[in-house]
Formats: sequence, C-alpha cells, structure tokens
Amino acid sequence: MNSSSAKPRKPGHAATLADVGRAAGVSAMAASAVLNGARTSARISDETRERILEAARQLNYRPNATARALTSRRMNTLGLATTLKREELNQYFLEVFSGVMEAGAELGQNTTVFALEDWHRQAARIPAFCDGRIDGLILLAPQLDEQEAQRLPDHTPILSIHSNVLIPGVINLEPDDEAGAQAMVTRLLGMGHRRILHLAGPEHSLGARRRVQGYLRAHALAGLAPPPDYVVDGEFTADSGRRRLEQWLDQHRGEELPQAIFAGNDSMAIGCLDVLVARGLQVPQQISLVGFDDTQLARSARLATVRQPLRDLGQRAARLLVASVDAKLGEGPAPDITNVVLPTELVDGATLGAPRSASLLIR
Amino acid sequence: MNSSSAKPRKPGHAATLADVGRAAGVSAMAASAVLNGARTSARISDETRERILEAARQLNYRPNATARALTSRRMNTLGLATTLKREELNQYFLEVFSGVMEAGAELGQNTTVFALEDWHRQAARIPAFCDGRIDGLILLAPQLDEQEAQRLPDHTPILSIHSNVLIPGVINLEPDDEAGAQAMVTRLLGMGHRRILHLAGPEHSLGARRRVQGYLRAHALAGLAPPPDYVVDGEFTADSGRRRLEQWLDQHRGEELPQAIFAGNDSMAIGCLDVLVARGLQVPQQISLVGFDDTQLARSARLATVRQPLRDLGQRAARLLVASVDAKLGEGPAPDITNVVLPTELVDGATLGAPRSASLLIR
DNA sequence: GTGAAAGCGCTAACAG
DNA sequence: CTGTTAGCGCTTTCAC
Repeated sequence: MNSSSAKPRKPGHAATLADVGRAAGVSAMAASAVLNGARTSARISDETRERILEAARQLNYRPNATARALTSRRMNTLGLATTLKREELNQYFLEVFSGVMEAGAELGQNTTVFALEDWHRQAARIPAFCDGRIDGLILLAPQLDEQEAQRLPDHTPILSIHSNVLIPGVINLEPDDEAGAQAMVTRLLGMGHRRILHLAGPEHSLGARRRVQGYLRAHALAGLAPPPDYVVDGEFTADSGRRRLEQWLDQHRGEELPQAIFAGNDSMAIGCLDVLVARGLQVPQQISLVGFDDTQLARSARLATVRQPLRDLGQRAARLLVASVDAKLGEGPAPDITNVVLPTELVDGATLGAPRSASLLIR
Repeated sequence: MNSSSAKPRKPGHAATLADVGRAAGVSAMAASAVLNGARTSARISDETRERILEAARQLNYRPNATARALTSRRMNTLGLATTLKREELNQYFLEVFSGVMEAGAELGQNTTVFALEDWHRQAARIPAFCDGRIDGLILLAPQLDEQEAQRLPDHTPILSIHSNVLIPGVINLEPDDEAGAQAMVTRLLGMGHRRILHLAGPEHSLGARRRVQGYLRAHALAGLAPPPDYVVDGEFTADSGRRRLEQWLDQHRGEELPQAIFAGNDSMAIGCLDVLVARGLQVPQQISLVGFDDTQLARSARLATVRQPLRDLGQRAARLLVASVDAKLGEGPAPDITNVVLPTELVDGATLGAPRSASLLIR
C-alpha cells in the first residue's frame, strides 16, 4: 500500500478524511478523532496525532459540511425567509438581516436567505427550505393564513418576526406598532397639527393595521377626529408612497393641504418626499413628513420617524432560534418564550416642523 | 413486518425515503426512483407509483438536502462573502446581493452570506466556507494580497466582484471606476466648478484609487490642476465621510470653501451632507455634493451620483458562477471569461448645481 | 492506543 | 419491473 505518498488530488476535489488518514498512515477515524479534538483523541499517541495534524495541514483538509450534517443533523446555518421585490430594495430586510448575521455569527451560524415573491402564493415553498440545509428558519414579516400556518413543517424550529398571525409553536417577535404610531401622532397633534394624512401599509398587514389603530387612538385620546378620507392604504414601498400620495392629492384638489403626512414606513415616506418636492412644496415649512422604522433611508433623508429596533429584533431572533435548535437536539433547554413585543421610540428629523399658519390649497 | 402501518414519527423528525417506502410497501429506492421522476421510474407499475406518491404526500416527504448533496456533490447554494460592519449597513452589499438572489433564484440556487470583519484578518476563514455547503463562492469587493489569493481553495469555483487584485482562475467583474469618476468630474468642471474636494475611499482599495485617477485625469484633460490637499482618503462609510470632512474643514478654516465635493461613494456623501447641513451650508446653492454607486441612499437623499450597475453585477456573478459549477460537474462548458468591466453612468440629483459666484470662507 | 463496522439519507449500478 | 448492494464523507460504538 502506498500509504506514504500523499497523492496529489486533481484540483476539483477536496481532501477527505480518508485521504488524511492514508497520508498519515492511520485510519480515517483516527484522523477524525484527532481533528475533532474528541475525547477519544486523548487516547491517541502524541506522535500519531502529530502525523495526522501535519497530513491534514499538508492536504488542506476541511471537513465536509454536508457529510457532517448527515450524522450530526446540523448544518450550523439559519434560514431567513422574506419577500424581496425585484423593483425595490427592502431596507427593512437589510436591518433585520444584519442583526441575524451578527448574532448568528457569534454562535457560529451562517445565514441563508430565501426570497419569496409573495407569502400566499409561495407558502408551499417553505417546507422545502426545511430539508436539512438549515437548522432553523426565521420568517420575516410573514403573511400567512391559518391554513398555511398549519402546514409549516414541524421538524425544523421556526420563528417569526412581525408575523401576521400567531402561529402555534412559533415564537414571534414584534415591535409595538400601535404604541409607536400613537406616540408619533400624539406628538404631531401636540405640535398643533390637525390635518394629518396617514398613508398606511397594506390592508392584510397586521403591523400596518396596528399603526392605523395608533393613529386613530392618538386622535381619540386628544378628543379629536381625523378629517374624512385621511387614512389611505398603500404598499410599504417608495413607489407605492409616491403613487398613492399623487392619487390622493389629485382626488382632493382644491381642498386644504394636510399639515403633516404620517407614512406607514420609511420607504413610503421617501416616495411622499419625491412627490412633495416635485410639487414644489417645502418640507417641513409647508408640510411635515414622518415615517416609521428608522431604516437607513430615514437617516439619509433626515426623516423624522418611529424607531423600531430592527437590528435587535434580528439578533434576538437568531439567538432564540439557535436555542430552539439546541433544544431540539437535546443540547439545552427550549426557550420558554412565545411572543416578544419590543418598544419603539421617536426619532427627530429635518422633515418635522410646526404646522404652517397660512392656508394652502392642493392644486 | 409491519410494513402496512405508516407509523407516525414523533415531531422532530422528517420523513425519510425509507419511511415512504415502508408506508407504500416498497423499497426506498423504488420510492426514490418515482419521486425523482428518474427514467427508471418509467419501469414501475402505475399502481405502485401511485401508492408511493400517496405515501410521500401523507408523510409530507421532503428529500434531505445534505444527504442528496453528499452524492450529487451539489447543494444548489451560492455563497456571498462580504465585509459587514457592525455599525453601518452596507448599501452596496444590498444592491449586489439582491442581484445575486434574483438571478440565483432563477437557476434554483439559494444564497448564503458570509460576513467577514476584515479581508486580511479573516482571509483564513474563506476556505472553510468551501466545505460543501455551497457550490460556488462570490467574493464581494475582496481585498486580498497575492499570498492570500493563492490560498483560496481550488475545489470550489470562485468569482470576485470589484476585486483588489486579479486572482488567477477567478473571474472578476467590476465597474469602470476610473471612467465613471472622470465623467463626473468632467461634468463638474464643465459646469464651472474649480475647487472640487475629493473624499476618496481607502488607500488599499483599487476601486477607490481608480476613482482618484479619474478625478485627476478629468482635471488634466481640462488643463487644470486640483488645489493642493484636495484629495482626502476615507473609509467608504457615512461616518468616515462625516469625520473626514469635519476634520478637513477644520484644518482649512479661513480658506475658500470648495465649490463641490465628490465623495468616494454614496455613504460618504451622506456623511458629508450631515456635516454641510450641520454647518448651515446650502446644498447645492453654496456647495454641490455628488457621490458614487447609485445605491438607494442616493435616491432617498436625492443625491447626484455615478451609477454603477450593482444589481447587474450581482446577477451576472450568479449566472457565471452557476455556469462554472455546472462545468466543474461536467454539465456544461466553462465560461471563457476572465474579467468583465461594466460601464457607469451619471445620475442627476438635487445636490448638484452651478458653482456659487460669491466667495465663501470656511469657518 | 487503534481499527473495524455500522449507519446518517440518498442515489446509482447492478442482479433477480 | 423490482430489490439488493454499495458508497458519498463523516461520526460513533465497540472490539481488539
């Protein structure tokens, strides 16, 4: 047996454990024991161990992750499922993703992203993600109905962020949408704003609905009622913000211009800003504009907004999910949490000012 | 043998091929053949096939990706390695990533992201990514020296975007940095700007250096020379843009204010904008500001910038990489491309205007 | 101290 | 047409 010559593999093949063993003149599992620092390795002679380590170094040995996963039932990879539109980058995703990556990396986890075009249309793809390539799955702002939620696989730990429905057995993390919206609108009202247009997110988004509730409650608590038709549904994208505001302004031509716009999220606010600038309206002198989320867009546009702790949400999600995975593999206690609601806070910006005193009509 | 009863597995285990076979009263490989639609399956009786399909449906069978990968040597997953700073989200990454996801998804590929803190310090981690969990790796704006490049594993196809060095055997995609910078500066000069401060990216970034070259060449071609100390190195982050500009302005107090700032990328430009606004300077009436990249930040801040086709870069990367993977597995020809340079284009914005006529001193 | 054997879930190449 | 066998690379258990 040519056990001495470490035969060079043609490029295209990684060295295997057997290769290392062969090169070191030992069995593959002796190599395995040494390279894993397993307790078995204590019972291997120092000389042999050295030879094995040297051979591994020479051959540039890297354990194959898929083979390892097959036995350990673990890939050390987290999945993050989200909708990513072709047209517009999702800043909300980027913030959460970055938190997941960060906390995941600290726990030795990689992150794989699954992009869905639409939760309802593609819900059937979710079980396919849980085919062993990831150990746990984070659903980012999923919109599933009861039925779809029931069909989620139960052999892979799942966690949702900002979910539309509470899914049994699935931890959910979310910001306090209603309180955040209420605080922002209360602030606007406190500054004297009375005609506050709310460009809301989509009808089917629970978070969007809660922000509307906050908007309404702030008014109610102040003993006020928003003007009629002052809540408009949109899509959580800049393009939607742009189009909906245009449309609304066209429909309300000749009426008094709102004193402020409270957009359902930062992207929509950016879309609104485009429209206002295009119409030559001065922000915030003639009209104030605030968003929701506190993504980087808000910071770059100097937008006043409601901060939700997106990065923190992502970090917590990763940590809780890893704990769930550990628990499933019998390596720790399962997190005894089901639903976490994180607080929001108001963020100042250049787009928020006192309401104008003069009357200004939409044209 | 209790071959008839599909014994319900305790949750926590996915159904295996053997389970399906057992439930259908056939062998695992009969099940495999049917479920893969392999040509072998043509030779299985319709009745058996039905039973197998039914059992699979009942058990909610999903083939295990890691087991499959072990034989097929393919995970259908692309890796994307990048630096992600804790403090600041990388918009450049988001754009490219989104292109990779998009084109990858069309080819049935998932995307796993690997975050490095620093290319040099963590270059040694790269081979570990290529341990079978991904089929090919994209290096996003890597900064490797010759030695580190040599140590890249050769058993996994690798492709770089905007690489610092041309790595043998690694396809590289990049924008035409120099031409883009030159075009922008030529435009500024054409509008009458003469004192154009260039806040460049880091010294060790080839892209940043090329942008400086473009800046200088534009001047040279116009028969002009930039004022002394008008090229300043920075870090490609908003924070760096902020700090470096502050610093520079402090050092040049009492001198004439630049007429324009050409930032090395959009993030830096946003940082500059913060400083200018904080100092009460009007953009673009008193000073123009332009960036580079055309990320979403530019759009939200209405920043004039140089567009590099980041998304397209990502898409091409994914397609070329998949082709390389196919080729490696003997399923197609290898792409015969080594280096692709994509054109840039100028993007208008609200931060670019004619140079002020009045003199204005830094204070 | 070290090696042999079995198995993770799947597929491919054979026999029956 | 169907079942058996072997093996992908690794780990774990158990003899030696």
